[in-house]
Amino acid sequence: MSRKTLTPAQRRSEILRLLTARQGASIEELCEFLSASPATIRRDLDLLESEAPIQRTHGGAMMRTLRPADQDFAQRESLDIDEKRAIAEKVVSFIQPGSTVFMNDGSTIMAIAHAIVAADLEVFVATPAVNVATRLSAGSKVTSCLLGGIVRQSSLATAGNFTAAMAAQINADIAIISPDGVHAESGITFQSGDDAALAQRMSTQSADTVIVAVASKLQQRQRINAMPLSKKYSLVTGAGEDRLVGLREAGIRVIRIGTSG
Amino acid sequence: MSRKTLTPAQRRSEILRLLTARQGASIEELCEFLSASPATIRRDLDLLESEAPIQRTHGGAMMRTLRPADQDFAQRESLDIDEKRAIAEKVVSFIQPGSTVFMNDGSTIMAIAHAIVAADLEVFVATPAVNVATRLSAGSKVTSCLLGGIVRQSSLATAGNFTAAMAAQINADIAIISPDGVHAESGITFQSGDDAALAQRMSTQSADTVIVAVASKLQQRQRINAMPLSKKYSLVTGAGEDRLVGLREAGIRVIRIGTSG
DNA sequence: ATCATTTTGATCGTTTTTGATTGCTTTCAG
DNA sequence: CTGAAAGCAATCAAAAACGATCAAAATGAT
Repeated sequence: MSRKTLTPAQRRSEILRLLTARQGASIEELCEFLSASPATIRRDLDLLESEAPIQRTHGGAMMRTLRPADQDFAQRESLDIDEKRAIAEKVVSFIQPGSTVFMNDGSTIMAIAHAIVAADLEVFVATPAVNVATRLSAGSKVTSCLLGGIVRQSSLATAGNFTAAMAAQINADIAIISPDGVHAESGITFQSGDDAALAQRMSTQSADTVIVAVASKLQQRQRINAMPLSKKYSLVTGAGEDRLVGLREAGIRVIRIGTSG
Repeated sequence: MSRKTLTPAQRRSEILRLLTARQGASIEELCEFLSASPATIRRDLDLLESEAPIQRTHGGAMMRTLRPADQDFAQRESLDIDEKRAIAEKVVSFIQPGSTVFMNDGSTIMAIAHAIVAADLEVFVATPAVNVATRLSAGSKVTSCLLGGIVRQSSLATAGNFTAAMAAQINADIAIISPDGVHAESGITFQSGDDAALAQRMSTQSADTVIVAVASKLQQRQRINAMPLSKKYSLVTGAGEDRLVGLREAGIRVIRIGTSG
């Protein structure tokens, strides 16, 4: 693909495409992908910043968030970004084209949304996360179904009875769930009862359930238990073995992925 | 394939075909493919630029594709901005604190969302518009309820059976509806059947119904009829009397607001 | 075949683009 | 708080692309 030498305009267009697909990228990544020098990429980004909705950052650039309200949200997104991306790529490989997918919300789920768009998968996705749903519906083959309900400003997702009731009407092939904590004794846990109930419902109405969690979520026990650790679930994480003690034994199938590029 | 010599016209046509197929190409590539010299290709591109949707760039040419999504959306938001603001302020004065409000989607509705936040109203708002729901939930007293459903990327709103079913569960004090067209004979009309059905539902499940429309929507008849013009509805618009002919007579209560400060 | 016209490819001076170099600033770990 | 490391802007020379010009080649009409 990136064999030939592109014209400057094509390169800039490609940068824009990459930034949109992944919400952001480092200069290093762009250099490698477009086989250009950092100086050139920097010049391109400077130029694009003035005529496209992107924002230069240290070491790269990201899509300009429409509203300043999303500021700290974007910050959270960049935490453990490499691990989340690695998890996302793995999870996407589990998704069959044409299937129906449940996803809850969170920055790891958002990373999966980006990966789905990048992979150009044709799927039906139901989610309570506003940002995930809009991301998926923007110029992709995904049919994105937003579960209705009360919008919580903290997470940009819906919650409550409406959300659960609507989820109850949908049957899926796979549920992808990012919990707040994974604990050897308590299993999959959440901070909010609504989130826990929704996760439970999504899981029972899907043929398969995949739990995704960055290392820092493991061995954490939050307020509400949603599901026990069971052989029916797969846990995809980038954590090292030291953070996994007791989890396998408690019954869950663990899929570790390497975070180093 | 590798014809000996093409006529100039054939060559230009071929260039256009290549550019369309690949979205853009470098002069070097075109030279090789069409076995012509750079000078010739350049002349061709110069000529084509004036009579085809292509754009010359350094080193080649690209298809001239107007950015589809974000540009025209942002553009629409700033269209008739003064009238929309004036309408919004008027409409907000109708909303009782503590009441339940239905709103559909559109840039006029978005203006109303801004006004509600500015007025610091404490209300419950149900809407299919993602941007409206998130705007309302961000740091305000509003409880914002997003109607679930399939996300349409064009309007950033949900639509379909899920949306209607969820709206059917909610009873409101006031429905604020921005239609695609208001016509003396056909009444309130929409481009999409889903939108029309939702508007209908919102209206019947509310004690009051307010139609908002900028001047350019008046006297327009779109594909689908939603509701007739009735005394039960109020139309808030900034249009002059010339655009209102026949509407009052058809039965709707018209509230004109001045657009000048 | 001859002449006028168009098209083409080459040349050359100018402009744009590019990647390396050089100090300066930001970031982050200790 | 300090120092190393990474990122950055500025500068510069080489390379690539450009536009203009012109003569050769192709085309078409007489």
